[in-house]
Amino acid sequence: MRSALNPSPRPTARDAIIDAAIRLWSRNPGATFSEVALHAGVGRATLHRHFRNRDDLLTVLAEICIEETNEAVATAIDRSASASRQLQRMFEAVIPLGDRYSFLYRAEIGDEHTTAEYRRQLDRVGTLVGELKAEGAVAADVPTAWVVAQIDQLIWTAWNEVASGRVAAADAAYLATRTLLHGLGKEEQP
Amino acid sequence: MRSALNPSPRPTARDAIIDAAIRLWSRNPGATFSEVALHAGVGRATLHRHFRNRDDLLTVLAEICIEETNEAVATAIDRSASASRQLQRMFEAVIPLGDRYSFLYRAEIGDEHTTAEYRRQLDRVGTLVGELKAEGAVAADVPTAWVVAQIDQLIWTAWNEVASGRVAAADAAYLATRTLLHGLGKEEQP
DNA sequence: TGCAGATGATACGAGAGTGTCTCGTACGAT
DNA sequence: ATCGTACGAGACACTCTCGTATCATCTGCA
Repeated sequence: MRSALNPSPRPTARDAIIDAAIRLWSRNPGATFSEVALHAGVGRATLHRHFRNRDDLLTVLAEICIEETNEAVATAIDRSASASRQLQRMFEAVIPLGDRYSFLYRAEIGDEHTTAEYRRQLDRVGTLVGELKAEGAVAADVPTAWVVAQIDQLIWTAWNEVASGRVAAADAAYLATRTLLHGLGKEEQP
Repeated sequence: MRSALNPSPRPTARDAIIDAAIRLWSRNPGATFSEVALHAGVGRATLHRHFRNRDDLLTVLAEICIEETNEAVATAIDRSASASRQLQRMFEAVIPLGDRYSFLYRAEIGDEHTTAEYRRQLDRVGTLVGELKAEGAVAADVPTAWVVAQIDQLIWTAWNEVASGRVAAADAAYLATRTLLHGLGKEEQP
């Protein structure tokens, strides 16, 4: 369970808590602090030693999520590719993360820094949308806010459909891209 | 506050409660039973006289929502029109209801009858998707579940974008229909 | 006038969740 | 061996919410 060598300052309990919280809250967003401690194999007091509040823990999880998402996107994106290609790669990278972070979608994060970071993510998506428009992949007359909202929704919807088994995982990113760029109308030869 | 003539069996308190609950929970889904009573201008005891539980009240609201949605759709839909035209009219009818019932989207309704009714609504959407496919407005190779999920999401996303002022109310239904059927790619002459 | 039903105000107890504190223990470094 | 740190376990008080019970009041109606 534990790696012997760990360069980071505090290795064990904190990580176990974070892991348990993600697992547990993914299934039951209302789960108690005590339950989190239980699933982490940790005393409730210890949990409070690491995270003052439920909000505190939630905020840390949100930050981890944002960071992990940023990394996934950065790895997947190839700046030399077309914007629409980048879009699909972004979907491919991010949709699977829904499994871990779906509960954050409904959580209300009060922390300023976190919401600011989230806003920056959306801004970056907005930039991508701008490139899509410049490239002619997205019509210029559609409000950018609408496109961004669609991309955001598509990520969660795609993950949700995959998670419930109604859509194959391999198809999800393609369907999302297609839905956004071409809609679901009858395909003319692409 | 109270209208003198009221044909329905129980006119005043119950309606005030329902109204207050919708208003309040739309803004704050975690609002307390006491707060609902307060905003309804009603004693907390009275609230309990009309609705045993929070769940009880929530279930009633969900049923009202479903009923209201069904009515709106039934009024808007014109069976002689094309399926894609019906789709847009459905969007037009349902998106504004988001204002009142957005909180239900995140609520967990346990009641069997209500969830069954909700499922029937989704089934009806599924039927519409079938017609869209038959009509050639939607490609046959796209999973119906995916299309239904998209329609469901589009309703909430559209309402949300309108509510936050990022998209004009008049454009919402059009954008939703266009997004679903044609995507947001550059328009070929329609 | 007098009755019945609905209501408001209030109090009460139960239960859940939370935050804090203490105590004894295990482990590693010095 | 000793010290410091992190830990588990448990106790405790506090708050919040809920569901119920009680009682006085108000209203409409006979």
